[in-house]
Amino acid sequence: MDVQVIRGMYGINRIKGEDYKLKRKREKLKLLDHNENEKEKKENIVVGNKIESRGVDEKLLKSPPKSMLKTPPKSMLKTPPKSMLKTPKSQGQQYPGFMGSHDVKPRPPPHQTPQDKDKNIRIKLENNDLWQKFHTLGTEMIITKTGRRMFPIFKILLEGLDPHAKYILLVDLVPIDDCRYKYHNSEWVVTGKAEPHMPGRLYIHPDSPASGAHWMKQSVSFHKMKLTNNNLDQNGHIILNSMHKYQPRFHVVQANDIFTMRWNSFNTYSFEETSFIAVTAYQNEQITQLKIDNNPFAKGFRDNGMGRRDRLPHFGKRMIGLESSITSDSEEDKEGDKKRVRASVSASESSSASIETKDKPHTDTPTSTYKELSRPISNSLSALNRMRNQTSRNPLLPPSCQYFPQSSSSYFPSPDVYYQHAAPSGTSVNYPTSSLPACQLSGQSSAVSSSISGSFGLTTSTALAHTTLPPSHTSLPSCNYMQAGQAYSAITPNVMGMPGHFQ
Amino acid sequence: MDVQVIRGMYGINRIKGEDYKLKRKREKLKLLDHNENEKEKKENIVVGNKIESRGVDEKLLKSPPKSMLKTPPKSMLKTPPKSMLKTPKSQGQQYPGFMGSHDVKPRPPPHQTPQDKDKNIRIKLENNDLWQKFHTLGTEMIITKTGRRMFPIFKILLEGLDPHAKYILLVDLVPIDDCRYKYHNSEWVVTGKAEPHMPGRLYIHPDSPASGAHWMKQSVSFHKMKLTNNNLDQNGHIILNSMHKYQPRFHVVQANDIFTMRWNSFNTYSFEETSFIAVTAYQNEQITQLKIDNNPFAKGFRDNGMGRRDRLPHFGKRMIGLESSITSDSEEDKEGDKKRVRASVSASESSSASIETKDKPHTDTPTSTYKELSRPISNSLSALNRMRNQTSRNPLLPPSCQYFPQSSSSYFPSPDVYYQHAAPSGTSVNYPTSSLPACQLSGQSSAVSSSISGSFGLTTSTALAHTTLPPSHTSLPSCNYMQAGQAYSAITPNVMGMPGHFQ
DNA sequence: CAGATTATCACCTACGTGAGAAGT
DNA sequence: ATACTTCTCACGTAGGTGATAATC
Repeated sequence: MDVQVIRGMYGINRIKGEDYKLKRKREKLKLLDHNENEKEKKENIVVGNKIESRGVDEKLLKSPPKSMLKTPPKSMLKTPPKSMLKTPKSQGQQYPGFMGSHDVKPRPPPHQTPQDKDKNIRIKLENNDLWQKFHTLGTEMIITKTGRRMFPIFKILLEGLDPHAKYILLVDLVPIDDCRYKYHNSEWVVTGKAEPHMPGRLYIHPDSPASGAHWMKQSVSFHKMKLTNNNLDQNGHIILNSMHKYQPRFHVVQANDIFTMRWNSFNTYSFEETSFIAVTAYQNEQITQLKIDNNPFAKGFRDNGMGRRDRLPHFGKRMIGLESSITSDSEEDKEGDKKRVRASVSASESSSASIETKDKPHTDTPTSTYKELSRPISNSLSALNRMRNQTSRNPLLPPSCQYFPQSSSSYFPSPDVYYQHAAPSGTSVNYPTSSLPACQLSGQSSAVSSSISGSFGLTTSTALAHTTLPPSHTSLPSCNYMQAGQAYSAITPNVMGMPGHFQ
Repeated sequence: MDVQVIRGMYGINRIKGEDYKLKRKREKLKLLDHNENEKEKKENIVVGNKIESRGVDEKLLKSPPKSMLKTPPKSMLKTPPKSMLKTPKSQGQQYPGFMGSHDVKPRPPPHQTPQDKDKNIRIKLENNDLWQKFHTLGTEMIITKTGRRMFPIFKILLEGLDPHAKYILLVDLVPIDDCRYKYHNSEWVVTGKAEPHMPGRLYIHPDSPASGAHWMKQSVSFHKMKLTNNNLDQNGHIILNSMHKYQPRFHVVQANDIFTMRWNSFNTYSFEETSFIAVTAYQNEQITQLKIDNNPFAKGFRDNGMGRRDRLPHFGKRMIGLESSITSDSEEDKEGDKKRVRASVSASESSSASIETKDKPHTDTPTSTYKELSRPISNSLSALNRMRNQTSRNPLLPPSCQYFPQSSSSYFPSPDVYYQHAAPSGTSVNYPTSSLPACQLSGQSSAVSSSISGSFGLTTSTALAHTTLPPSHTSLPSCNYMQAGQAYSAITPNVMGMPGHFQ
């Protein structure tokens, strides 16, 4: 029946503009009041290798995938947020006592294993409520040849670092399974075995290395990271395959610079709600709408309430000559169409600042603009092995890929450490590095130098506050602490960022 | 007679818009063909403590000040550039063999003194031809409460660094004399003694510390530095007094980080043509026009040839209620006024890249856009004493200030080192630090950490090429090598950039 | 044909710039 | 009235965003 209504999204070329727009508009009305429920926040806190998930309904996290994706979008979007919240909390700050408070006593992590690299580190996904919204629908991330940023932005709150020690913070993306997907009849289905994963580049936060005090001062934002589908990318962006699922991982390494960084001292974490499918065009319209509603750069696509006529139609200029007049003549259409809103746009929010790079907005939903600079570090590194992930990790995407268990041995040649909070680093966990492509460092564009933040030896006011936490539930991790063990091998410079490669 | 035509510039409030515009337009026609003479470049190269000035007419540098500022602008602008050029050179690159060439043998600097901190360092002001144009007219720099960038941009080419050592690069601004000026009858005249100079902040290049290879890879741009007249500035901008003259100084310090930076190992240079008067509004219209013609951000004020009507008049919204309708109604004025030029704007130039911060254009005249990131470093440092400058240093601004010699003792408590290429660092050069305000570190906005560029140990292709140079002329220095001696005292952190000071 | 990718566009954010009006 | 200083604005640059049409 409605199987034919929108066959994937590629009906675009046939189901033309207006129909599609109306459809999205209808759905948007439903989405809107959902988006208003912004203030109730879940909190997922990690202490050492422990995972603390607060306010998330356990059942929801474990079971919903298939059913949620199959149910018509509208019916399901109205309920989950409220019901998911066990602890309303209603604190002004997401994580009270986390940033800048002095008076909360440290509490020893409830579960320590000798393998922990740094058991005192506690992290939190800053904007996890927004991530959760996307995750519920099945997050998609656009990848382009020139590189596209992620949205929502990957932002981490850190605690428990040594304020005076220096750390390097990085993110990489690992395949979730070994399947290729397609979006069929409004759901993601497996279509085959995955393409080979390109050498997994690392995105090193531009401030790295910086002191623990620096990293804990405010959340650490990775908004400048870009994803590309260009296997030959020379800009240091992270290379992904379209229609494949990925999981961002966050690494904390205490090191004074890249060369002294020891791969076996990685503290690695991941958040389920940040998993996504890489796409070259959005498939799920609800995802599109969620992006439009929350990404400030996409404001131009929001219906601002009323009276505002839609944005001009435009015509790709690829038509080879005839009728190109439409493009060049369409200028007079824009009369007083500008500056309609202006005032009400970017005010009101000035709470959580984030460590990174002045420049661009990098705001998720309600996030303040703040000031900071960043530096380039596209550079050489290497030979990092990916770790194996268990199947069906993302509870909200169907674990329908059958390829992983059988065929993944060459990609995931080692015992699972995923969902395992501390892998015995000195024991049997072993990641042969020979057959794996070297991991390249991913930095922005053309920089050559690494960036090292001086620690200044300042005792900042951000004094390692620890709040008391509920006992951990290893069964419902939103954040996973992963131990790299010997997964990462020698450091070998690669050609990325060498002089002359970029201009 | 024409004394009254434009009394300074503050006739603006009386000699209203149109008259002023017409006047500027007339002058612009004269200025235009002057601006076309872009390709003939002078070269000022510094080797160790030696200054090499090529292609600059000696007389012109020594004498012109008063007379040039008094002559009507038009008559003088057409001649100087051509006549100043002794060595047309006409090389594609400003400094052949400087960037990225391997085959030029190092030549020992012709004059070495034991006091040299690093006699191998050679620097060059990249865009000195543009600076010279401004300097000829008497450069003005706008300062505002929120901070304003400099234009032209201070850009330095470096040579002779140890590729593997780390260096910190900084800029500060020192008062040229102890006078306050005003612009009267189209010339700058002294009106009194200078205001006290605020604690002289340092602008540390965001890439600092970085390897010598990094700094030599391309020119080092300080375009992000901002000037302010707000004595209470909390953003780390450099604080200046309006209507006072300043001289930028460039410092190279070999150090792994800010704390190991030794103040007595500064290699300090300055270029006469970069001196300027700080103003809150432009006084000399020729300066205004030169800025408009060369600063890409001011393109909106250029006459693009023909047919284009002037930009809309606008009305400051400070009027307290009545008639504010003009502002909000003026939207329909803008019809098809957009995207007139579009294509011809930013193409064509892709020669000299510059080390700094992707983000914004930071192009002077013909400079390529390039890619690089930067990082924030507003931070603490301090207790740096300014060095004394000789009077009447800027040959193109009248040395009419009488205050300097008598009253400057507290500001310039030490023997001159300016115009002196190497001060005897271990000898009698002594800069008492007690009575002087601490020098604060100037960084962009809110950052807390210092930034350290890893050296990577890479031997880059920028292999310290030295070209053969004519013998130095200490009598006509465009660049001055300054030895700090013991001018810089202990490093004491200040409050700038401490957590909580900025949000 | 259907699926997937790409180039181009209008429209944003962010911010640098001098003009002009208003404040001091 | 004069000599500045400050605020707001139109108009640039640079670049992120999804829509769309064309292409692969």
